[in-house]
Amino acid sequence: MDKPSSDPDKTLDVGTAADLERYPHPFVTTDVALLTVEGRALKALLLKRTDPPFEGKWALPGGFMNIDEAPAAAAARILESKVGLRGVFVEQLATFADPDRDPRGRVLTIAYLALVAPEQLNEIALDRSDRVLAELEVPWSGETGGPVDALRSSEQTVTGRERLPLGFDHAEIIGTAVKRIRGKLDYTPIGFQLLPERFTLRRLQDVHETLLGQELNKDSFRRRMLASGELEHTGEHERDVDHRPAELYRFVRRSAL
Amino acid sequence: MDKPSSDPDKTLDVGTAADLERYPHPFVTTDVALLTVEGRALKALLLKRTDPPFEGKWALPGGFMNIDEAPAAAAARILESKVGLRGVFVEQLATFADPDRDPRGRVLTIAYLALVAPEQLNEIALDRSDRVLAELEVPWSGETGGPVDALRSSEQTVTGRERLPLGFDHAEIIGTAVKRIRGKLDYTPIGFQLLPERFTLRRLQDVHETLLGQELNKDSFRRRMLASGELEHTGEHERDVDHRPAELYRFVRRSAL
DNA sequence: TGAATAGTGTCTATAAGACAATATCCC
DNA sequence: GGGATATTGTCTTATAGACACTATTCA
Repeated sequence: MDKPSSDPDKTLDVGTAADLERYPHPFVTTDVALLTVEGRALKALLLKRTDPPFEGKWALPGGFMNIDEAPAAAAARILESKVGLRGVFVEQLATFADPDRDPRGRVLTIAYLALVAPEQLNEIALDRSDRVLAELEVPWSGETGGPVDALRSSEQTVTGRERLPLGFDHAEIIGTAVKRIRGKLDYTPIGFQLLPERFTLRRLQDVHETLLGQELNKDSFRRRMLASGELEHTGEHERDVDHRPAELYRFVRRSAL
Repeated sequence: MDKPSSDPDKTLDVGTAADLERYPHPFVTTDVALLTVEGRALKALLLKRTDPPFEGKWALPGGFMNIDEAPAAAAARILESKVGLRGVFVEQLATFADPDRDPRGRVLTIAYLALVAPEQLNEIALDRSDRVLAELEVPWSGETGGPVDALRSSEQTVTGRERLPLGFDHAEIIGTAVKRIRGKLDYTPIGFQLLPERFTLRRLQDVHETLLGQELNKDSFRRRMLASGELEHTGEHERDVDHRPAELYRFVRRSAL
């Protein structure tokens, strides 16, 4: 018998590495949905594909996972080699493994969610033609879920903006990332991953509102944040604003849940 | 060049199926954390392994994903062939891919969370020596996370119960499942997946309390559930209880979030 | 001084917790 | 009737939303 039986009840009867090799098995990549919030826009970093498949389309930074590499390490490696970022927040999002998602064959991807403050992103080159910080258009509210659209950010927001075609199932992956971050926002101080070390309450609220896609009550947002024990006064204030400067806060680790 | 370069920047330069085959790639399995709540105990279905690796230890129902099969379909297939269950709630949990998690080689698993009412589980044979509905002991509170212990359920809960040794990283997978379901419980009517079609409010609260590992205020739980619009009166009441019988309710799909 | 936003204080509305009173079953 | 739990109603407390008022900066 050259090939193993496909009897479902037998699929675990594999005790040795030699047994394993008889099974055809998928290829595994890692894709990173790197999100940021800039002004009032939710954005994702996209790279232009220079090779098949989906040549010329836009895609998340990604690549094949090495055979001796943990997937989180692969995500960090890809983020550093393709984007030039390290030390940012990264967590596993979901695995996308539709049999037809890659025309080359069976390639599944372990998708990761990464968050970064726009200030940190400005340190990497964004003026290259093969790299774009795309604005996301989320066509659903709350945590409904579904694919999102990527638009080229532009100064003249009046006219219709260019829609960037996405390769693979990356529109769905980014949509899952948005859904995930919306869900975490309710019970986790995840917003500070999108901010510099010191920030104003107004900016924190902007981040929350942009991520959630809805306005929040200013008074209760302030009270809730200050009462959470997650924020720490710095005593410093913002500068060069044409109004009363707001105090800068810093996130602190909570002692207990 | 027989093997492809492992230069990270080159890992996406694979345009054809032939290119792909040059890369060593992991094997992919699916494991299903099938949870239920019985009485005041959170339980998971475990199977005794009859072959290496981890022969004799206990593990989640799982198996290799077929090359042309979506992972959710693999999870459903495994649930039916190994446990005899179909039509239960199943959702993707996370992918566990530590390079050393399987002594046979690089085998990653796409783990799924499945929920079922204990009544439905009673229809399958649980008196087999290679199958057990293990009680879970969660050594952390809230959504801290971490591995959990599996104990053999027994009538005499007074004495120390037998701890079931788990193979692979399945203690961690089950822990992730518990963490996930605790998180969902706050904003999703997930509890009804662990109940028969009709149930009393007391039983619903028991499910919530068992999953969360903490007691809940009865009054506000009732009010919250009834105000959520997720419950529907049936007009019927429970029978054969030695106290005033409670009304039976039914879950309804919410019209909007 | 005026525009703009920060920050404080207070009132009201809503939700959560506590608890008393009554209802309904089995024994 | 007694025991047990369901169900309803009311009171108290905590939190969220609304809004008025003061504070501080720059132009």
